[in-house]
Amino acid sequence: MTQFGKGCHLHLIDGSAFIFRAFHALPPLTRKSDGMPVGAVQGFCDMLRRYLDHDHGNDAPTHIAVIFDKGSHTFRNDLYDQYKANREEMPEDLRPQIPLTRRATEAFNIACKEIEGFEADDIIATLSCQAREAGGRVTIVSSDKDLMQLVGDGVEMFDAMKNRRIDREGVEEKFGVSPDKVVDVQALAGDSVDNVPGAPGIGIKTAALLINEWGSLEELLENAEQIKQPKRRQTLIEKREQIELSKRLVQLDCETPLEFTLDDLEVRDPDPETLLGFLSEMEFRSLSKRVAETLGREAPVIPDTTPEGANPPEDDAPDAPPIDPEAYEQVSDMAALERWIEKARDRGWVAVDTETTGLNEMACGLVGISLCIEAGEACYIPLAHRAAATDDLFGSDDLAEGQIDMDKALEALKPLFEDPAVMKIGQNMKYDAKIFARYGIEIAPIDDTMLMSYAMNAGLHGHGMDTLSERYLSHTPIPIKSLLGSGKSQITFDRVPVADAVKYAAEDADITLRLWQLFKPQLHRAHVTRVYEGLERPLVPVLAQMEMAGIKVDRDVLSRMSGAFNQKMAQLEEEIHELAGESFNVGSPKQLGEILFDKMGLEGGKKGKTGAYATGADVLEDLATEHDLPARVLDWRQISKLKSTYTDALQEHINKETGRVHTSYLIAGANTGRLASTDPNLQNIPVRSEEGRRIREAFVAPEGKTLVSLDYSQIELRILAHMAEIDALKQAFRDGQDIHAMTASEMFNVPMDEMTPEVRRQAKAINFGVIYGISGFGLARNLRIPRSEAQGFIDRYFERFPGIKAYMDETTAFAKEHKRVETLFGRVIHTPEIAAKGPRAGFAKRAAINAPIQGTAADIIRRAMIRMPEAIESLPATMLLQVHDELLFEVEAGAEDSLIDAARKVMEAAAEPVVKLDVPLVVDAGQGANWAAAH
DNA sequence: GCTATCACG
DNA sequence: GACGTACGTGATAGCC
Repeated sequence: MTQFGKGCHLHLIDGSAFIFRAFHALPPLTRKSDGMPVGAVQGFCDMLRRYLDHDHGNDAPTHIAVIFDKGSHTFRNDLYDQYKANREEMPEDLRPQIPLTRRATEAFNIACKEIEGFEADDIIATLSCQAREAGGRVTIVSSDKDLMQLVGDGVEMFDAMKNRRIDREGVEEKFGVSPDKVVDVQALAGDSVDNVPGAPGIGIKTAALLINEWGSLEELLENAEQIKQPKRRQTLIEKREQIELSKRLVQLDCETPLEFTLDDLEVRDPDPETLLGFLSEMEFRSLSKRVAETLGREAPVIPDTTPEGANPPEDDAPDAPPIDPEAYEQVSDMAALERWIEKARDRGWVAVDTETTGLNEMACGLVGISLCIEAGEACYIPLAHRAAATDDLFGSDDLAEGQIDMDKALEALKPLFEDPAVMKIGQNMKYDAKIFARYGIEIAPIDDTMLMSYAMNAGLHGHGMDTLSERYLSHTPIPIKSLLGSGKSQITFDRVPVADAVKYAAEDADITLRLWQLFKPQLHRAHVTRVYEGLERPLVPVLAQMEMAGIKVDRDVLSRMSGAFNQKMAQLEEEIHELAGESFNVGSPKQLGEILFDKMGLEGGKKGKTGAYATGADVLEDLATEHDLPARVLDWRQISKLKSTYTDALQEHINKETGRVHTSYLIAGANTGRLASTDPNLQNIPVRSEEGRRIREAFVAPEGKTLVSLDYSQIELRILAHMAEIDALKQAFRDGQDIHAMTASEMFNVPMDEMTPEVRRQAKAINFGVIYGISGFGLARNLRIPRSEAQGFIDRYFERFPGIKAYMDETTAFAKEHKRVETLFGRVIHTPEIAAKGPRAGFAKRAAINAPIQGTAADIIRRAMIRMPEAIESLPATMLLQVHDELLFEVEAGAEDSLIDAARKVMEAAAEPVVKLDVPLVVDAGQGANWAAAH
């Protein structure tokens, strides 16, 4: 044992910097056997190995340690609550890897040090000071400029990336002052990364100039009055306090209380068994081979070897026992629950599923929770099952035996569900997250097998658990109907006998875990990791919040409208019956068809495949020019629709407790990446007709608040202009021109100032037609013109904008070759039907043309929504609804303009930085007491 | 449970 | 030469 002193050389590795560099520099990697993300761990180990093997010459370490941060709150947060406040959240795939890097360090037999509530930098500073005082030398392995103040008197830094030592000269090069003056410069210049304010308008260059002129920050501030430049003088005088605070923030603490000494850090050889054991547990094949070579050992055999670089097999299913519902455990006491929680913590992940009394997360009760950690080993924790009925039909209100008290169970589970180091895996996690939120648990981090499937398989099949289980695990889960029954005699889950519930519920968690282990490594290979992690998963908490917020709906407004509609319908019905000469059900297309075409003998009756006459709006509109009856039916239908679907149904959806309507968004509902809204659908509230639009008056802001709506202007056409690279369109958007008028002008050679509304209308129809995969027939029907004329328009359009034709051809060719198309953000939409013959081919082709455009627009608003909570954090505003290209907010009166500024900024910049669009994104805003006024 | 119809982007 | 079409959704009513 060597006493640390002269001749000793301490190397201090900045562990966090190593991890982040490893995480960001390397592609995501998951452990093959179970899907655990381990890319950063591998990178970390490799960097450690390379550092130890590196020939350090005269600078070889006699003592070494890896220093980590611990805890997010330090004394600097007490000095300044905004310190490091702009730090991005740690990526969710990185969190579970942090404890593994600690284990890796220990496996290399290197001292691994951290102290709760202290930054690694302060520990490094303290150790450096101690080592220097003892007469030894120090190498700090980091390129972090915050550590540069420590350089000098035997302390140097080493940039492992550039393989370069940083000494006094290196620091002076960077800061323009000697190391002991670095904090003074930093105090003035501030640091945007750590959110240190500094002096506004003064950067490193100016700061160095000032410090060198006055000798120190204190001298400078004392003599600030004498500064010649007025702006600079004013800043230094006015911001003095802020500058002094900044100095305290950047000054490292050499007095950190340590529970170890320098002697504890002496270099030790690794124990080959431990190190190789760890590496093979992580399944790092090439790394363990390399390390084994250095150690002169046999490389450990890692089962299920896939040669690196070779194509992995199609089937990734880890060897797992068959699914056996009899094998699941019922958790009936706290001791058993604690065991499961402990196991989940050890493992770093757990599949979770909740059972409830209904499907409405806002109004149902929690009945039980199932967990699964290893395939085949799952449990169910019954919490609110009712005791079996003894005599009556309605069952008992008493709780069944053998259940843990719900509050106690949730109290025990909360730390696990909120533990950043434990991944919570679910199928449709938004549902479970909303349930837990009602019980005060913010579940995170999460993975969602439904969303993984959606990212990889959109267009191929659905993403419900039953579909996925049958498709990927060849297993049909126990149908919920077998427990609940169906129809009138259907019971709620709390009435299901606990023993049956265990099998069903635990099986769901088991299946979810197995799907996760299968999907996780596939994401990267399918090149959709970024889509999943950036566009699907982060939307879960955002949508959960929006759905829970709901929107206030005025029942009286709806009720009055329903009454008025009722009267109007009765009146129309009477007129229709009179015109028909008999009484019939106006709402029955079959009966209506017979009246119109058989009894009245009108022309143009066409029977569809079911043998019934078509009576759609387009048919009736044609007939309406000659007869009153079809015109009245059209009126009747419009009102009937508004009443049944909106003014009546919406009232049923007003939540008793909140007085608001809470929709539910399907993240994986639409193939293109769009959301879908259900129960109720708030994405199709009428707006186009005057009468329909009045329904929006029932969507209101509460007293003292305002509804604010922001919507993207022409987003799909802008995306088309960018993707198809149409210069004329791009320029028109940049110039803020009327795009439909401009199209008309180009096509029909009409000068812009002579444009008629009719010509513009036709050009608009063509522009939209292009987005949908235009056809002569479709355009003809839409514009009600002969097909030949429509085809003429299209021909002229393609002649004028050959790029559009080229884009459409290229997209179809791509789809044919790859059986998929992609958005600008890498979202994949599969198009298996593209190879079909017959009419289906036409459908598939148009869908393939539309999907990248619609999907890119969907990606953009998703990005905006994901960034929105942080952007409006400081405002008294809530995001309530999304309607494809519109976001609706509720905001306290007075803050409307601040909200519009903040939200517009996020929306207009939502494509960046991944995609730089050639056209600007423009967002229009409106506000008012109700949705009609805000739109 | 399927089909027709119609509300939205 | 015929096929039969605008893209993406969800809710409701009628009907079998």
